[in-house]
Amino acid sequence: MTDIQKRYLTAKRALFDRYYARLNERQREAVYHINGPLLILAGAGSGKTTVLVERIAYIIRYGDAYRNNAVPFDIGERDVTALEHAATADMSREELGALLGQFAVDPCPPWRILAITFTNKAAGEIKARIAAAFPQDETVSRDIWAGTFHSVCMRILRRYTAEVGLQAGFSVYDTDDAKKAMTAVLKDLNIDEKVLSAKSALAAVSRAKDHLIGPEEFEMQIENDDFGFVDDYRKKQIAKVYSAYQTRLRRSNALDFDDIIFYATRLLQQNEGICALYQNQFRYVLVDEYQDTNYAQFELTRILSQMPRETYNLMVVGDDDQSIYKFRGADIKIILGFTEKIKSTPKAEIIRLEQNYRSTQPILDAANAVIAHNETRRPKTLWTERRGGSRIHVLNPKDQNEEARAIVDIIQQKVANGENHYRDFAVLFRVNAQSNALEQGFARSAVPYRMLGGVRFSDRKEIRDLVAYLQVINNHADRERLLRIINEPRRKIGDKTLAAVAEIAEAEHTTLFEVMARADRYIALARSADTLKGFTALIEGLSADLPYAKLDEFVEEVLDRTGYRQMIKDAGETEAERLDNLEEFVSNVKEYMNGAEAPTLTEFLEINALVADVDRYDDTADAVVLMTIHSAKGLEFPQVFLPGFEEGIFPGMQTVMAGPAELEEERRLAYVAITRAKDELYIAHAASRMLYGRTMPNPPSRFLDEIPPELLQQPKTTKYAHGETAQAAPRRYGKTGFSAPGAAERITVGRPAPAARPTVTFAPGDRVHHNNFGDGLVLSVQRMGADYLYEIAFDTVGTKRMMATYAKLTKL
DNA sequence: ATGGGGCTGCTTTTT
DNA sequence: GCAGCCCCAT
Repeated sequence: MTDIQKRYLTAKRALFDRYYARLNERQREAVYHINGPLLILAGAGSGKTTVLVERIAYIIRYGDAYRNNAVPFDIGERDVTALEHAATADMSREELGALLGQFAVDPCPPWRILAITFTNKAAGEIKARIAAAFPQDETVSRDIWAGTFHSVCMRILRRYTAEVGLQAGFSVYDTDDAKKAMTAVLKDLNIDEKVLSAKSALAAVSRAKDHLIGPEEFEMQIENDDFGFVDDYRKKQIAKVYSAYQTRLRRSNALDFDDIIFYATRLLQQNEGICALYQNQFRYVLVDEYQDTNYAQFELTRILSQMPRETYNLMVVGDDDQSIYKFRGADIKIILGFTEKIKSTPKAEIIRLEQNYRSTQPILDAANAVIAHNETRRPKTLWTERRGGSRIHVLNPKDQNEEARAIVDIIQQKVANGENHYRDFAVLFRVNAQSNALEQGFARSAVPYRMLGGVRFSDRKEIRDLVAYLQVINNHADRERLLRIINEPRRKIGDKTLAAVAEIAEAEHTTLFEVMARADRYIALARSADTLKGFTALIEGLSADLPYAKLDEFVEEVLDRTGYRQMIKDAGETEAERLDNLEEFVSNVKEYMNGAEAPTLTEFLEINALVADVDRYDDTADAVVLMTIHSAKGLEFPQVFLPGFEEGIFPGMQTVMAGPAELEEERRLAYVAITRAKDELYIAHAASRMLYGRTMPNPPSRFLDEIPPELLQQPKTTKYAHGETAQAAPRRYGKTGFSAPGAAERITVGRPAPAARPTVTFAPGDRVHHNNFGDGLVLSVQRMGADYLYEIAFDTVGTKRMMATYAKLTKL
C-alpha cells in the first residue's frame, strides 16, 4: 500500500470518527463492525439502543465504509489533502454526513435489515429513532423489519399458513386461553390436577417448544433428561398431555405464543425454498435483549442471518448480567455461548460497552461488587465519567409499614425542599405482595403515586368476552373462545349439552361449531338442537355481514345482536364501568382503522393478540412510580428505593432452596435493581415483615452484605439477632401516621441531622421569603403529624410544597 | 344455575 | 391476607 493510500484511509476514518464523536470508542467500533457475527455486551446504561439505531442508520447510509480498505485508483495528493483538511474544517453534522456518502460500500436498503426485540415498545422505539435519523425519507423506518420475535414470526406464518397446517384467520391463544385448553386436556386424559397441574404441564410444553421439540420428538427423547423431570412416569404423562394439547389447538385452528416461534422456525428449517427466500432478503440481522432469548429464538435468528459461504451478519446485543427471565424460558447460555455456537467466517467478535451514562460511581461500584459474586458470567466492570455522588442510603425500619412511611417521608422532604419532583422517584420491589403495605403508605400521604402492574385492560372480563365473540366470528373452529361466550349471555346451553357436542365432535374429528350447526341430525342433541343452531346462525349471520360493514360499526353490531350489551345494561348501575370499557374497546378499533391501509377483523385480532397494553408507563405525570424490579428493567430514575432487601424476600425463600443457578439469577435481579438509580439509591430492610399472612423476622439480604461497607450510609445499628433491631433515635409518630423526621434521621446518620429550627407558623395569604426560591405567597397550610406542609406560590419558580421543618422561610 | 363457604397456594412477565 | 377455585346446597 502506498503512502497516499494509507493517508486516504486514515483521513476517511478520522472523518467517520468525527461524525460519530458523540459515541465513545467502543460504541463506534460496534457501529462500524457490520459484517460477520458480533456480540455486544452492553452493560446497564451503556447506550445500547443508541448503538443499535446508529448501526442500522450506518448500514443504510454507508454500508461497510469504515472498515473497507478500498481506495479509488485515481486518488491523488490533492484529494487526500482535502480530506485531511475536512477532518478539522468547520462543518455541520449534516454536511459531514453528506460528505461521508462518497465512502459508501454496499449500502443496504432498509427492507433488507431485520431488527428483533422482545417488546412492542422497544420495536416502536427503534422505528421512531430511525425515523428521526432519516427525517427526509419516511420510507426508511417503514421498510425496516423491526418487530418482536412474535410479530416477525407471525409475518412469516401469515404468508405460509397452509405450509404449517393452519387455515387463514387462525387464532392466537394467550396464556389464559392456553391454560383453559390445558385444563380441558388434563380432564380428558383423566389426569388429576394434583398429580400434574395445568400450570406445570404448560410450563413443560413451553420449555419443549423453546427447544424446538415437538410432541413426536418429545416422546422419542423421553430418556434424555434435559428438563429436570423427576421421573419417567411423569415424563410419559407430559408426552401424552403435550400431544393432546397440540391436537386440541390444531383442531381449534389456533396457536399459542410459543407455537408462533416454534412453527416459524420449523418451517424455515424444513423448507429450503422458503428459507432461502428470507435468507436472500435479509443482509443484516440485529437482536436486542439477547440475554432473554431461548434456543428456538437463537435458531431462528441464526437461520435468518445466514449468508452464503458460512457467514453470518448477525449482531446481538445484551447483558448476561441482566438475564432475569429464566422462569419464562430465557436461557443465559445462549448469550454466553454465542461466539462458540455461531461458526462463521469471519469469526464472531465481542465488543464490551462498559461506560455507563446513567449512575454515579458509588452506585456503579455497588452494582459491580454485587454482580462480581456470580460465577456464570462474562466479567465486566461499569464505570462513569460522572464525579461525586452520595453513598447508598440504608434504611432499617421496624416492619413493612414503617418502611413505607420512611420512604414516603424522604420523598416528601426532598420534594418540599425543591430537590426533586415526584416523578423522579421509583419504588421497586421484588414481589407484588410487597405492594400492599407500600401502597397504603402512599395512599395515606399527600404524595401522588402510580402502581404499575394491576389488571390490564385486555384482561377485563367484558373485553375478553367481546374479543372471544370476534374470534369465533373470525375463526369458527376456535374452541376455547366458543366455550367462553356460548352461554354469555345465558342461552340455556349447559355443560351436559356441551359434553354431548364435544363427544360427537371428537368422534367425527370436527369442531364443536360444525356439530352445533348440524345439531338436528344427532339424536343426542335433539332437545337442544334449536338453541344450538340459533347460536351458530347468530355467528354465521354476523360473519356474513362482516365484509359489508365498517369494523367499528361491526363491533357495535356484535354487541347488540349477541345481547351482550343488553346483558351488561341489565346488570345495573354497578356495571357502568364495563360499558365504558366496551366503548373504549370500540375506540381502539377506530384507532386501528385510522392507521391501517385496509383494515380487516383478522388483522385487528392479530394485532390485539400480540400487543399487550399501550405504553403503561407514562413518565410525564408527576407521580412516584411503584413497580416490580422486573418491570423496571430498561428504565431509569434519579431516585430509587429498594424495599425488602431481606433474606426470604430478596433472595426469596424458594430461590435459595432452588439452587446456585437460581441464586445467581436473583443476584442479577439485584444488579438490575441497583443500576436503575441515577443519583441516589435507598436500600431498605425491615427487621420483621408480614407477607402472605405470616410475620417473619428477616435478616438483611446477602446482596446488601456484598456491597462494600464504605459505599453504604448505614443507620446506627448493629447486627441483628433474630430480627431484633438496635434502634437509634426514638421515633415519634404524628396522628396521621407519619413518622416526622424520626425515620429520616436514621438514614442521615453520619451526616449532621437537619437542625431542628424553631418553626414559625404562617397562615395562608402570608408573604414569605425562601433562600433558594425567593419571595412567595402562602397558599395553604396542612397539618402533617408534628409538622406542617406549606403550599407556596413563589413569584419566580412557581408553586412548591414544603415541610415547615425543612423550609427555610422568613416572614416578609 | 347460582352463590356462599371453605380450602389452597403463593416469585418474577411479555408475547 | 387474600384471591381464586371447588364443592355443595338451594
